[in-house]
Amino acid sequence: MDELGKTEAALIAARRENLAALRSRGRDPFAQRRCDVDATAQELLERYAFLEPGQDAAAEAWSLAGRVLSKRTMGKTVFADLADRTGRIQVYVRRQDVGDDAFADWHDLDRGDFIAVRGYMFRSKVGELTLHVTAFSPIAKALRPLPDKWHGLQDIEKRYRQRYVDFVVNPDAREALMLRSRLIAEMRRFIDARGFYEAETPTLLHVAGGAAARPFVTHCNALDRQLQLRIATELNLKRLIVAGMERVYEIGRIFRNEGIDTTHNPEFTMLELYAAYWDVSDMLEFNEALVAHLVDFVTAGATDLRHGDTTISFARPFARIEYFDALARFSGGKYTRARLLDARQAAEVLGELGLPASPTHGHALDKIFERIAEPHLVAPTFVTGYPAVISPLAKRRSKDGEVVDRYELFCANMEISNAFTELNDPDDQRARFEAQVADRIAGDEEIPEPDWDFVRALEYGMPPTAGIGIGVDRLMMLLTDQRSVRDVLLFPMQRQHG
RNA sequence: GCGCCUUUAGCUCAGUCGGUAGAGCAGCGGCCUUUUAAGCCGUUGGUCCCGGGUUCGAGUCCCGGAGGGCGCACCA
Repeated sequence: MDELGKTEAALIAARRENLAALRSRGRDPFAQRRCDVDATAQELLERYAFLEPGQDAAAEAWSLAGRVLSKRTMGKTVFADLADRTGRIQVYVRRQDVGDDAFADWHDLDRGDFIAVRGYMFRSKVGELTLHVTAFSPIAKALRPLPDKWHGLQDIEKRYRQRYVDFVVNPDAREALMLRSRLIAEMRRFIDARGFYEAETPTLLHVAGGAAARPFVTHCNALDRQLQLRIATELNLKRLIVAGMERVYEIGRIFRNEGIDTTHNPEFTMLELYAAYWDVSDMLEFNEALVAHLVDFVTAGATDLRHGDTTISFARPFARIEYFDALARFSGGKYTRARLLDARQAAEVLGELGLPASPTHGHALDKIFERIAEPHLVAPTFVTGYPAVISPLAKRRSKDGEVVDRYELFCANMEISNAFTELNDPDDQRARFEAQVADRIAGDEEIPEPDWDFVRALEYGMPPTAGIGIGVDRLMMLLTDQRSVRDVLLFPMQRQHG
């Protein structure tokens, strides 16, 4: 239990007195087990929208339950706002309707308490649809006071640390996360409808591979071995392609031991999806259809999405541009493919841009692209044809071995997805892992140890396959118009107090 | 990791030049049968983030620390 200030202690004591008063009259809120609910706030507001001020629908009684968000007592009547998962509805209680004893119970109800009510709908003189209460019972007590009813909870730190309070008083915050839930369900429906199997692969691994990132490390007592938390689901999902599942995906939690900021949380959600017999072009079509569908879903049929104070169009087709064309265009022709594909010249370019030296050629290319091209990629844009040196798991183009069949989708200056035709030649894969070992030794700590068993799996034969990874949290930021990844996460990572 | 900003009542915020810590809401008491951000009257409530220092005197100035926000760096 935390230490309480005197003011807060007094507020809690007052609520405990109210609890005791209710109990003394046989109205113990915590003795309640369940209650019948046959309507939600939203349903009633929609159903009775036709009522005129002063008019009622006394013939139809409804039961609902929720939390008291405010209480306005006026002598022998009380107005209160009741909130459930769908929204807020006003309720009205008269002493002459519920009787003296029950009316007295309202005195002991505090803002934040849960109640079950029964009554009928009417529209008040000032025009608000209201439930006229004929019976009610307290069903849970809030012992701690809720924040200011008008300003809500503004303290950003407290909002993330105490989401249970934030969501009660800041409905917008709760709704963004509830929308996220609906969007992920919709995403699953879209994928499932195309014949994919959802897989749940391990998060604890001996070697976390499939991406370039520092892993979290933990220890398994039973095995007395160090384990790592996964940084991608890629290698296991491709094992399932080898195994013959043909269409698999996972919407899973990924852990990367890296910085925390407005677009990075140490644990985040990634959709990875693999389809045998597709190539990167098939995947691009799928990707575009999926994103367009989700935009359609949130906007109820529109193609434009509000993003901060601008609008982004997701009308198909999205823009497409080749990786090296983008770099050339956004650098005014200065940074050509020939120059960037040469490791020494790429290092010089880093210097020209005032960026720190990179440990590897691939790292340098990433930094250059980030600086030169990303700031221009606001509208959804597929950047296609990535250099092989930064794509260790992708298949080379048949007519151009320095480039792989890969694209990334950018939007609002963020990378949203990454897809490629998967490398299925075990000998090529082994060679690329060996090259990565060299990069790792050269000082690129994000390069994982090679997963040699994955090469062994490929030796059993993997059909031609396309794969994609989508950063679900960033996609949710776009779809729910949030500036910070924390606002699309229920419980974002926070440093511990003390 | 570096820089800037920030932390005052349960909540939202003031606090001047260094001179006894304020308001609104919430709470408590009273009046009120269609109110609505907050009705009216009265009233309780403080580890000024923590620890040092300067000073007759620190919420205020200085140093150190903690949490948070933003930017940079890092990070697909």
